[in-house]
Parts: sequence; C-alpha cells; structure tokens
Amino acid sequence: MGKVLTMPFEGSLENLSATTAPQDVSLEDAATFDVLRKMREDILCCVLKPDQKLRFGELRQRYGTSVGTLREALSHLVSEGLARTEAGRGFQVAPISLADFLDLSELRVYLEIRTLADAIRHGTDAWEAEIVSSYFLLNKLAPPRQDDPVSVKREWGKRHKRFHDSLVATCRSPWSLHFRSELFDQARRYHWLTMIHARSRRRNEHLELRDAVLARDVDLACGLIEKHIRTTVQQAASEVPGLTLDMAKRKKA
Amino acid sequence: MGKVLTMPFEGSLENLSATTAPQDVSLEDAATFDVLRKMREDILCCVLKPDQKLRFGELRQRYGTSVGTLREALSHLVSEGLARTEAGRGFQVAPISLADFLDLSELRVYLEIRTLADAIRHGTDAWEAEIVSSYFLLNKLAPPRQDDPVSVKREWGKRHKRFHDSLVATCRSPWSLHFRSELFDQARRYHWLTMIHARSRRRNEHLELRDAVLARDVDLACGLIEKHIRTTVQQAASEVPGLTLDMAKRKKA
DNA sequence: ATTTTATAAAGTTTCGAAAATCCGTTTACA
DNA sequence: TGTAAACGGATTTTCGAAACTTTATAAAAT
Repeated sequence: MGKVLTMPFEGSLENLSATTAPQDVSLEDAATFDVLRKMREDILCCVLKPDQKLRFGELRQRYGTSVGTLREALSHLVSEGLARTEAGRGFQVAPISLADFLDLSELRVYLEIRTLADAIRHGTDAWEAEIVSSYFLLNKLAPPRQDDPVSVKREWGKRHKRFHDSLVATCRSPWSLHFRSELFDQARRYHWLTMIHARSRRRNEHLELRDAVLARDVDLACGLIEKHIRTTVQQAASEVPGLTLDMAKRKKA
Repeated sequence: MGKVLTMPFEGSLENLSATTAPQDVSLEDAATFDVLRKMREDILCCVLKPDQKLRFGELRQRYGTSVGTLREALSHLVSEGLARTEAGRGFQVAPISLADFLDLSELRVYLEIRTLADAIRHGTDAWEAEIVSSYFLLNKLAPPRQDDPVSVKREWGKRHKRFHDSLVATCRSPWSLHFRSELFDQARRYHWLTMIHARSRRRNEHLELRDAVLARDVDLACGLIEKHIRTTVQQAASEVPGLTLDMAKRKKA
C-alpha cells in the first residue's frame, strides 16, 4: 500500500504536448459524436443495461439517426470496452461482474496515483483554481442516494468526474491520462449501481483529497486516492445485490 | 529500476475470465475487420506514413471497400491512437515523436512487468509450449536490418509480436493485457522505423527472456523486459533520423 | 499589392435501401 | 422418435448516391 514511487516523466526532453495518444472524443461536434456521447452516457447510467442486446431498429428510433452512424458509434464503444460484438450477430452492452470491477480498479489505483503524482509536481495556478472550482460545485450537491431522482444522480456524476479530472489535469503523460480516463469511465458504471443501492454514507473523502492535493502533498494525496478507490469497490461488493457471484445475470437476456 | 513489486490479482475471488475488458478485434471475421486489420498493419509499418492525410477516394481503391466501412475502421483506429480526426476535415495518420515514444514506453515498462509477473505465476504447460514454439519461429529469422526486403521485416514483426504475446498469455488481468497490447502495437510503429535505419546489432535478448520466463524467475524476467524496452527506445532515439527534435516533420505533409 | 467576396472543385458525412447472414420453425427422411 | 435439411422472417452488414462542409481558385474591391 505504502510508498508512492511514481517515476516522473523527466525522460521526455520537452513538455510540448503535441503527442499521439488517442483522442478523447469530446472535442468533436459532428452528429456521430453526439450519438456516441449519448449512448456512452446511457450505458454508464445503465439505461442500456449490461448484456442488453442492441438492435439497430430500436436504437435508430431512440437516437434518431441512421444505421451507418449508429454502427460507427457502436464500433467506438466496443473499443472502449462498453459494448461487445460478434460478427454477424450484432452488438450488446458489455457485461459487468465483480471480477471485472476488481481488475479494473487495481489498474486504476496505479494510474490514478501515477497521474496524480505527476500532476501535483507540475501544477499551476490555473490548475489549482479549477480544482477549487470543481470541488465547490461537487460539494454543493450531496452525494445522491437510492431515492434521489435520476437527474440529480446524473448531475452529481458529471461533477464528480469533473473534479477527479481536474486533479490530474496537469499530468504530462498523455498515455497515462488516456488510460486513466477510460478506466474512470468504466468504474462509473459500477458507481452508478452503487448509488442505486447505496445504504452506507461515506465521510467527505473528496475534501481531504482536495486539500492534500492543494498542499502538494504527493504521498498523502496518492494514499487518499488509493483508499478512495478501494473503499468504493468494497462498498459496491457489499451493497450491490447481483454483484457477488458474477454471472448470475445471464438469464436476464 | 530494481524491485518488481507487481501486486498479484489475488483480490479477484475467482479466475473465471468472463470479463468486460475491450475486445481485441481479431476474433472477428467480417469484412470491416479485414479492412481494419490491413489498415492497422499499414500504419504500423509506415506504408501509411505519420501525419499522412487519409482521403476516402484513395483508401476506397486501396482496400476495395465502401465509404461507410472505411469510416467504421478509421473510427476504430482513432480510438486506438493510430489515427486522428477533426470533424469536417477527415482523418489522418497519427503523428509520431520522440516524446510520445518515451511516454508510451514508460507506461509499457509497467504494464509488461505487471502482466509478465502474473503470467509467470500462473503459467501452465500449454503456456510454456507456446513460448518455446513462438521463440523457435522468431529465432529462425535473423532480426532484419535496413537492406532486408519488406516481406521479411513484416514476417519478423509478426513473429516478434507472437513471442511477446505468448509470454504474458496466462496473465489473469484482462484490462492489463488489453492496455499492454495497445501500447505494444504503438511501439511497433517506432520499431519499424528503427528497423529501417538499424545500424547497431543487439545481442539475443529474447533468448535470455525466454529462459528466465521458463525458469519462472519473476524478478529476472521482469528486469530483462524492462531493459529490453528501454534499450529499444535508446536505439530508436539515436538511430532514427527525424526522431530527435520531434516536430520537424510537419513540412512533409 | 492586399484583402474581400463569389464561385467551383474536392472531400466528408449522413442516409436508407439492397445483399448477406443468422435464427427459429417446419418439413422430410431414416 | 430423433436427426437433418430447408424454408421464412428478422437482423445485420455493406454499399453508393445525395446533402453538406471545407478548401482552392478567381474576380472584384479596397
């Protein structure tokens, strides 16, 4: 658990960030990306449920677009790990399982620590300002529980993501940031399920995290984020019903 | 450099690998994936050069397929980081730079170590057999140099990948394997450039690696793979011409 | 000479129909 | 009764043409 040990990226001679890491497809404004964004959000928030078959007919209605456009978006979701496909038999929402959540969380611990440590070391005033700002917004909303309306849960999820993104924003490793981001989104699916069934209330870990980061205390901050992730897994494992024996949901179709 | 420290995935209660990690899109046999595979290979081998504009007209001829299919494949390449796109102005091959190679290699070191350590701990007879077999095939071909024909370079690249894949095949973390695989492919682009300009000859690092792995010596094997990756970066940095001042190739168009 | 505006060419994005494929059911045969 | 082949409906996959955007070219205006 202990030491942080992230090696800084001082190998890279220059910080010019004209890199090759995959594009985080949000800068785009074309119609395809609208659909992609919407579908991703719907999968993350389990509007489209795990294992659900994704038929073109229905999707076409739901998102008001053509087959080709849908196909492109779906193809994208597959490579993000949010959908699966088998040649000839269409697409379906990626399954979930405790084993998967554990696996991705372990990797997340490393990537969050790695990016956070580097971000703190290269933080700027603007970075601090955005952290303060995004924390403020997050804190304004109480962490949602099972009986809160969906819109509140969604908004909280958005602010939660923004806060965590702000923490690592000045990390200079595009690849680390990219993978961190993918895993964060994956985790959001499980977070959503946890919110749905949330019984226990957690203390304000985000505030501690914010302060440690602003104090530039790398070890403390990284320790906190690690605990934060692990606690989240624990909570999900103990409070989300169908998430223990893994594949007991195949019958759901 | 030292310690290996990869934490095993003993958190995951069961090893059933019915997971959610993104599909490695090679099991597919549809036409779209043929095109995707071919295009990926062409980018990796710099047939399609970094920064090159990818016009639909030309691609359509080259791969004998329709716009829609191409678009789907390109979209996939974007999320793998092998291409870029800007709404309204099409696609282009992802740029390369030394900074990028350094960045991805640092992350690769971690992921290769993580996956290799776990793979060794859970290796089976079949795993050992495949390592022996793939090493044999790799060793039959001498590492290609600048004057070797392209077909030889390609074949060697294929066998090289197969060997490295075989080493980590029994790793039980699908997400780690997935990201490792993406980064390995990224690195292949730079390896190709190195082969083109290779001056120095390296000793047989793959043999050492194979033996360390088969001897189940985790620390040694991980140390070797780390050195292997770092050496490759060094070689590329010193022997590939345009790969020092990063963006001196914007003029190439 | 430089900027601005208009026009044409090139290229990209979207769409829905046609071809191919899969899946469940019925029919034929041993 | 059980197995295999064959049909029909549903769904996916592929395609190229139409609509739209950007880029290049040329003429007009400052």
